[in-house]
Amino acid sequence: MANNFIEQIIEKDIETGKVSSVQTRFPPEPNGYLHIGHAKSLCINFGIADKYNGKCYIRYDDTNPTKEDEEYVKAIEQDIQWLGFKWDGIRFASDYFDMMFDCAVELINKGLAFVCDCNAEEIKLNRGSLTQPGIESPYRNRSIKENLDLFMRMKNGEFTDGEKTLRAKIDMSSPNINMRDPVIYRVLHAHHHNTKGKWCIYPMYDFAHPIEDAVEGTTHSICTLEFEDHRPFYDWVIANCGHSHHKSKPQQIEFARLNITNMIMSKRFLKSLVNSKLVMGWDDPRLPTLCGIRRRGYPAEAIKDFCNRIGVVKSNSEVEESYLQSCVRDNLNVNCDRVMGILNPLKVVLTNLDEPILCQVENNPNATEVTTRNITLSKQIYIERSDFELVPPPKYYRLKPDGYVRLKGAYIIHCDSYLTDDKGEVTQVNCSIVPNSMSGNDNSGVKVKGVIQWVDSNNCVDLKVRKFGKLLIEDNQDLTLFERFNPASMTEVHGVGERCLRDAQVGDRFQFMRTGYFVLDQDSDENLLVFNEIVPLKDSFNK
RNA sequence: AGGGGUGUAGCCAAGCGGUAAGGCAUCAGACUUUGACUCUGACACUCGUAGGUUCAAAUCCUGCCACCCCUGCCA
Repeated sequence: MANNFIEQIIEKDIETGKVSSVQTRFPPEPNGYLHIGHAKSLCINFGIADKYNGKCYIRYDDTNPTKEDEEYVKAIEQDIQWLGFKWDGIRFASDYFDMMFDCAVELINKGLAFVCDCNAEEIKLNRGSLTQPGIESPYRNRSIKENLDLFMRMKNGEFTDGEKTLRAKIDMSSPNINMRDPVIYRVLHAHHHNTKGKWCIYPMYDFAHPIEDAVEGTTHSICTLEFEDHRPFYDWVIANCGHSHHKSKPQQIEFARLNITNMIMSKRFLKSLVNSKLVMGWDDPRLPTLCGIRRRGYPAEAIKDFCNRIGVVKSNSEVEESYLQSCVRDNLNVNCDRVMGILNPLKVVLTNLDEPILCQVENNPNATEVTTRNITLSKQIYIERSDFELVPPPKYYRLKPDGYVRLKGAYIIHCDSYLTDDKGEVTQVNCSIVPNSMSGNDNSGVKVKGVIQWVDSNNCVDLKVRKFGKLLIEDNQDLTLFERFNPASMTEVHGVGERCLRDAQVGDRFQFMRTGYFVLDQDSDENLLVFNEIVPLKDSFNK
């Protein structure tokens, strides 16, 4: 059963025998890091290959050497691997440069391409406008022989960058500007990450892409909406050259790219943040890059779940961030062990507890197999500062003067007194344990509504916890994205956690009970564990 | 009269001539030793809009409106 309009097209193509097997490709330009928008494309392309027993290649669209780099090639593969997609092969557009050159020669020989001496400005001028047709290049009617000679000399490095181009000869009065004799090859004396110094002319995307698809056997070439206007030229290239190399007659299908509120996918913007050191790198947990999201602690499975749940359509939309977070929580809820962590500690002294005792708590009540661990409770513990209020709001179930609360997995305690500093800030709460109220063995007769987390001060580890807010400041809409960067988008607090956290590995995720989900960051060392907040728990009280 | 797309709830989205799925968010309530999770209920008499065709229209036709994309030797 088809899940979306692309799958409907594919199923029809299979049914009618238009294709016998399905092949897709994921075609990034290696000029930056992948972000969550790419995850959607990855899910569509690899998802289709998987569903219809077809193939999916990674293909780097590396036709512009001035922007591309090996660094990105490696990073892209890592990210795809992290998401768990298995590719059937890796290709580079640059692997086909020889063949593309032949295709261009073929077009010249058919009278369908010509070498143009116009510079960029002249081409732009003669292209016409949205409402006015363009003017034909004065070089449009050169002889095939002259074109062949000139193109060869372009290849041989006889011209400087921009001096000449090869253009398709189509229709300067087409209402579709992409058909107004588009440039298909340009002179570019640049080092290429793959072909090194071999070429000084490079094909344009619009010319290269359909050839790549056809020679690889791609049946369905899936891209984003802004390429809809390019489709006629895509079809033109496939119809007019390279037939002896074609393995398929691919069709281009466009879908709407992913937008998420408060997430900026713009490569230029991300690059500027990284280069300016305003963020920690491409993998900063605030960024929508896949490596950033990974460091933030979002599970790969949750990302894929999200992509599958938002659907694939042709209408532009913006998904609320809460949808993504909901997918992340769904995953973490069943997969994360619970642990107690205190982000803003308040000292509590249990006046009637002299010897430490052992408490047993569940690691994850929602796991398929529930396991437990032992933790100690001794005279001095920490609780969350917000779990004690001198003047509690209505329906406050937590600790208050002369009030009761249960320590998770341990005793009910009663607040007997508290100490404050000169500013009236509470510095210590003195409590007594209610006898016979131990968790699971309570015959004290005391009923409490509130249960709070706690950490034994004699058996804990120090934590540095990062929380993340909006990357951009909301007002000042007239400023550039870069200028709107919110320096408060990352905040740090120092807290304490259960000692077992000492055994965690970088990337391990936990639920800090009643607080949120957290992941151990690579910046941790023996003395200090650094955690990133993945997503907070929902809170129907403090909302 | 430039061309190409798209309009279904606060957000995403099914629907393909037979009388508006589902999810997120929100709001109630139940359960709860996480104010989490889970569960239950509420949430579009109407599909951008105005006409038309039809026994029957979100689905077909026509006009209008709104939004997005296109004038790189970027992808």
